[in-house]
Amino acid sequence: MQHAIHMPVPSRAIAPVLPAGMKGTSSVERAVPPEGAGGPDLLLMRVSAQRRRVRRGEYLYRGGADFQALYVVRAGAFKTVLLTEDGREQVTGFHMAGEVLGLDAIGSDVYAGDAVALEDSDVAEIPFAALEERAAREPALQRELWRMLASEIQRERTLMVLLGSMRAEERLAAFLLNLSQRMAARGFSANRFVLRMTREEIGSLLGLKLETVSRLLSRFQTEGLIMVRHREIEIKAIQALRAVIGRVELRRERLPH
Amino acid sequence: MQHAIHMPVPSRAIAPVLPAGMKGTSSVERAVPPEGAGGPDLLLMRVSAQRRRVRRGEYLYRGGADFQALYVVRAGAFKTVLLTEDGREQVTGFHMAGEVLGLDAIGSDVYAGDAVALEDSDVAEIPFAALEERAAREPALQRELWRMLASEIQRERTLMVLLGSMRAEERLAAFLLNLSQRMAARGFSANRFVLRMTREEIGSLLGLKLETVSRLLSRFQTEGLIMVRHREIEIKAIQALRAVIGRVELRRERLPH
DNA sequence: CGCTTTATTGATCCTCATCAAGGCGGGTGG
DNA sequence: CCACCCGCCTTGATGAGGATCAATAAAGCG
Repeated sequence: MQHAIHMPVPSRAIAPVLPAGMKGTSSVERAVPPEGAGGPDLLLMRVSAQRRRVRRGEYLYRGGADFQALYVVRAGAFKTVLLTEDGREQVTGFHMAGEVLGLDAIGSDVYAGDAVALEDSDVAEIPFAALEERAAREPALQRELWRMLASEIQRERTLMVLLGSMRAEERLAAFLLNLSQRMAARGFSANRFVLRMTREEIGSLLGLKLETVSRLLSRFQTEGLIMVRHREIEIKAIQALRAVIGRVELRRERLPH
Repeated sequence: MQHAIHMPVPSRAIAPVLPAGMKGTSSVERAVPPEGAGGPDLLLMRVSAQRRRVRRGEYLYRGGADFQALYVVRAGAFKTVLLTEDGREQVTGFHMAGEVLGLDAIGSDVYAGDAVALEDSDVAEIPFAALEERAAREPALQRELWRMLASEIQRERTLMVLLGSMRAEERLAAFLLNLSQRMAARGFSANRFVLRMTREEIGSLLGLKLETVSRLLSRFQTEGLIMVRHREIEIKAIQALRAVIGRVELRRERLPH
């Protein structure tokens, strides 16, 4: 195969559009991941990347639009949303500073869904044509791209199992732990962080209603697992939180028996 | 990117293993898709393919095993199962005659989960190394491979939305309609077919318990949507079955108060 | 044929959705 | 600057949709 994703045909630009009922705010003063924090950005950034600002509520890209670029979130946060024919919509992920967006176009020539900024954000736009060209000459970049693709698919599968086999409290615990782990991977605190999304958006990701999310957060707090005030979360007892779930990670290797 | 999936390193063969409590049977007399029926097999088959028989309950491949080959189901049926750390297991799909197996290794060098024969089956094994080599010279094959990959990802996403936003009756209706459509695409009847899997396996795919699946099938029958006798299904009112999906949203506008 | 697996159906329980009523906070306009 | 408004969150009450438990029936398999 020549390319892992698709040969992008440069055509129309994707204009950010404000969805009805949402207004952008002004200041962008989000924390930026510390230097040297892990992540794919280092390799990716070596390809010419253009900076782009997306304000709260604006689309970074829309489902069905030509796949032209990957994006590294430099500051802020996004959600990706899948749209169905019958008007159903489902959040498929949240993407924080340091993470990559656009991989949902894998295997297609268009983005699978919308990417919407949860707050005023800042991304590096990496034209895929250039990336692909460069990757052809640099095995390390090639491998990195491939690794990212794999983990995106892995992420979706984990979500599938979560939705298919976990109870509400397990889902939320898994969500919090996942967020914590990702924050840590980006150099932020694993124990204290701010939710960038609403309860409803969390619910959409987890297949729950917003009231259920709210109630469970309250319950986790009274049980001493977390502290929650509005969108600020502090994890107080990570082991207990883990114990809420019967682990969710997908098994990579199997025991011979 | 050089290959869309991974450079397979020919190493250990994947031995079929009988899971505890299941025993293989003998006869293979499944229907074979009629000549000329749609499907990727035609292109794929041009690569040297070896025939392999897998008996009911046996593994075609196991999760974590080296990705070495794709498989086209020639006769019979399979389920693919994802396994988690804590022993949770979830069916991720059913695969009938004419369909391709092994694509779950996308983005990785190992299969994501187990592929288990639901009945005595027959597959064409297509070593990926050879396939990849040939695809490099044949753009048509290249495109076909890519298309298959894309639809596999699409399939998983659809399942995600189903699990995240549909109610039990909608899930089952969607499942039956999907099966019907796939049977038709393979040249079988869209209205009458045989379920190759248990109620429990259907439930696992849909995030439901087996009793719920059974009850809903019974209800669909009394409502005249289908006829069901054991594993034989006849769809009696496909439009009504389609209408089951999304019934909830309509209900919303019903009661002004 | 006997045994095991699978399916149906009923009764009951419980999780989570739904409906409803404030409360908090941030942003905005007077 | 204050009052108001609107989006977001919390919390309660209620009930429905599925899960669970249980008993039986029917098939499939050896």
